[in-house]
Amino acid sequence: MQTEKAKTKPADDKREKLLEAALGLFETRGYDGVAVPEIAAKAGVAVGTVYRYFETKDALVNALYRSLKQSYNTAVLAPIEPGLPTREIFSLYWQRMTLFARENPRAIRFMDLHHHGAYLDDESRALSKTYAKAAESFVRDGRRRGDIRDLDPVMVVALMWGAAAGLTKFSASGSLKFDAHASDAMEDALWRAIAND
Amino acid sequence: MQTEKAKTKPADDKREKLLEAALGLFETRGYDGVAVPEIAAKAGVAVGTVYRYFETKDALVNALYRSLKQSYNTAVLAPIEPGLPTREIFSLYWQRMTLFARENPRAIRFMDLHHHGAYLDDESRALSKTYAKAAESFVRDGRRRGDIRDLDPVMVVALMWGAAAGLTKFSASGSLKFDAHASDAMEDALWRAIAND
DNA sequence: CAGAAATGAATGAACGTTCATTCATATCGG
DNA sequence: CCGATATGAATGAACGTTCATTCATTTCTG
Repeated sequence: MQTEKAKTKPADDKREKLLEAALGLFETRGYDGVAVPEIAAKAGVAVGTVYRYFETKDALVNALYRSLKQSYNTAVLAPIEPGLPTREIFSLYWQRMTLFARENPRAIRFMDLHHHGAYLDDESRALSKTYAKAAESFVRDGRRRGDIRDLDPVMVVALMWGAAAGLTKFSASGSLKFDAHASDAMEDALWRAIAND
Repeated sequence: MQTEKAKTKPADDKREKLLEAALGLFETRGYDGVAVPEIAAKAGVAVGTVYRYFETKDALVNALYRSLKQSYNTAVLAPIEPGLPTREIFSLYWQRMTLFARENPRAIRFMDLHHHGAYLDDESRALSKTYAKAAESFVRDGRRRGDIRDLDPVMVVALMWGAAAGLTKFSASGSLKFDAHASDAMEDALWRAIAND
């Protein structure tokens, strides 16, 4: 039904334009700080059109959250060649995280700001669980092999997400350049933080 | 005029009750997610009373932000005995941060959520600057002495605040116990992340 | 020209803010 | 001491505005 052919099918895809506009607004001001008519204006459509594509404002944020979290999960949790050493698996995960963060800083800020919103539905929340589970199993495996120190997996997730989100936010405020070099320097620091020896 | 004698002077200090109620509400739902009448209700006063103590809703958040950030700065940036080795200065700062975070988790979440709010005035923002300056000078000194690796001070701040805020948030969601042991484990990890050798 | 898509004025609920009114307490005159 | 008077903290109904949402109408499209 959706995205069947690429031939100017849905005119100019207002749904996509609405999600894009919503991201640009929600990312800095949050769900309650943005009015629906403003989203419509930024997307270049009338207010009523918003409700042709989304049942409610809640449905719109959830669709946006799901879309971004889905992309993020797909990018970061892509299959990893079996048998790789822990250090290289770590590097791969971190590279994927920061590549995504540098290409989609607004997505990172939006997710960081809305992770705990009461308007998120069960399906949106489920995507966060998927990510947490994957992260925890990486830490558990690394510990089993003796490569990672005796740390609570949740602490490692807190450290890594905090670092990536922090770099993204400080980069947005201009006090830091979040380039490949910064990413590598942080990878080095983070690995020292969690590695044995 | 205020706090002259301890004799039931300001009745039950409604200003304090309003700030306390506002913290409990803003901390999870953010500035735009909370209505003034709701704050009044939680504080046990009438709506109009809010405006006897604060000119606007904006003034209320700013007063709250200033009060919390002030407490935080005072606790963390207290004078440090001169001549202490970098490792011990680091430990002291981290201990102060996590002690404050564990005693005032709502303050941490509130600050983390409102740091970049457009409603914050210059005086509120100035308090963030004070903190950033202190953190940067610690990193610079440590680097000069050769104890800290060649890292952007902003990256160290991102790492440390991210870790403390992350622990606070995951602790609130029940997936982690933010006790003295967790704090010590994280201190160890963070020091490995930034230390030379 | 028929059906789908898009529009934006209209709607009622909820928002931040105001202010006429109340009333417990303080001050005073005798 | 006591009744009269003055005070200002506290109240909550009411105000204008803005919000999310609806829907009668117009504009596209095949």
